[in-house]
Amino acid sequence: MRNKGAAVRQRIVDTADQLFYHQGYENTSFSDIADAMGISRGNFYYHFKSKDEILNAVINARVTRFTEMLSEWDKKIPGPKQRLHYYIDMQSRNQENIVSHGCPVGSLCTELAKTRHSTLVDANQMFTVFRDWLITQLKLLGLKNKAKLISMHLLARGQGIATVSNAFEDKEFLRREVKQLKQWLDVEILKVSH
Amino acid sequence: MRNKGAAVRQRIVDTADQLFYHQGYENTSFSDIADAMGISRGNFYYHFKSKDEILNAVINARVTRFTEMLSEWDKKIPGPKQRLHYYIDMQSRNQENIVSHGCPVGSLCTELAKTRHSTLVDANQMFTVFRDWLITQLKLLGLKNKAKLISMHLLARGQGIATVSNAFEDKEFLRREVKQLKQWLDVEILKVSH
DNA sequence: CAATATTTAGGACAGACGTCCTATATCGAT
DNA sequence: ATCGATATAGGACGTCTGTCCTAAATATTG
Repeated sequence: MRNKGAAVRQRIVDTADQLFYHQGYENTSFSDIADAMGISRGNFYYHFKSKDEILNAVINARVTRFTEMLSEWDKKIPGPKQRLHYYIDMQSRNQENIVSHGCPVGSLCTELAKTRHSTLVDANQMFTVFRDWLITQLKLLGLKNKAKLISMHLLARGQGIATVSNAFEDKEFLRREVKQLKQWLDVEILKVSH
Repeated sequence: MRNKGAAVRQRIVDTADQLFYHQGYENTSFSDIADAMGISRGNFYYHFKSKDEILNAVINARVTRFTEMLSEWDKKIPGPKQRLHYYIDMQSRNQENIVSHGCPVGSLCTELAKTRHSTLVDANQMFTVFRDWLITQLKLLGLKNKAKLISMHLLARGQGIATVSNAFEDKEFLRREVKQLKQWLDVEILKVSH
């Protein structure tokens, strides 16, 4: 019966993941998760000892998911420049969600910085996954010294786009900024070949 | 006795303002505010009918404060370019707070987008105050058509810097990005004079 | 000083929360 | 079919929340 338990555990994490994104961590109760799943509230503590443990599981699940996603990109997208463009375009592809709920990574870190400062270190690993992958792509393009700086810059630009387009519920702003950011990156890439 | 009541009301708003910034809105209770002020919890409802009303008062207080601050800048700083630099440098001046608690405007909007979607429209007026002021400064520099786009871009860049430097608790990143943003703006300004 | 209006303190209230407990149900293996 | 292990349901618990009420204190006015 181990399979059943693991499957339910996974469903809890998936449901919590989505609810944390849509409503925030503190504002999501066990009842919310239980109702969304159709299981009993009290039964949670068979799978998780505390709400903190669910948060940790959600963060780990996201880190795993992002890592696998980037690994897929490495396979299906031929060059580092195209991969970086595909990364920046992620915001366009998810524009509906971002305009409605912000960036799942950034908004969670922002919340935890206020309410659960001790778990912020775990949460920003979600950022680190993307940053390390960006550094790899940038180094492949010959941006040896600037790779780290540019990777952090790209994270920040993405966060700015998400926060403002979310606050103003402005999809057009998001698309405009995504386009501009890709152009900026192309210029940075061009600089290195001279 | 009207004065006494208004003074206490102001103290409530000021205390709530700071606590909402440090802990978030939902995570700040009446008890938190009361304890910080040394007044009775039940007494709040003489000054405010609900917690939502306090939130509204805090947002309005911030809008007023920002408006007055920008008006001061107009007086004491000679040219629009220097004013824009001073705006961008605001993040450096407040780096301790931003690294610890994020941007007061952006983090509140991010929270309300998840929990109080109806009040987001009020909250993003805090952004609008800065945006309109930025447009004015940019137009003074002759950036007629691009003024609105650049103002939004500056807001987003600021939000990105705040979110990432907060998530990583990284003051150096903040300073680096602030410097870079000022350089970018100078280039944009230069473009127009040719 | 007396009378009135304003302000405060403190607790009551119902509901929601995270946590925990226990009886029951469901499964795999014998 | 029986048994031990695994999983579930449902409710009890203490605490905290926003809200509301009322008696007391304080200030203002006549």
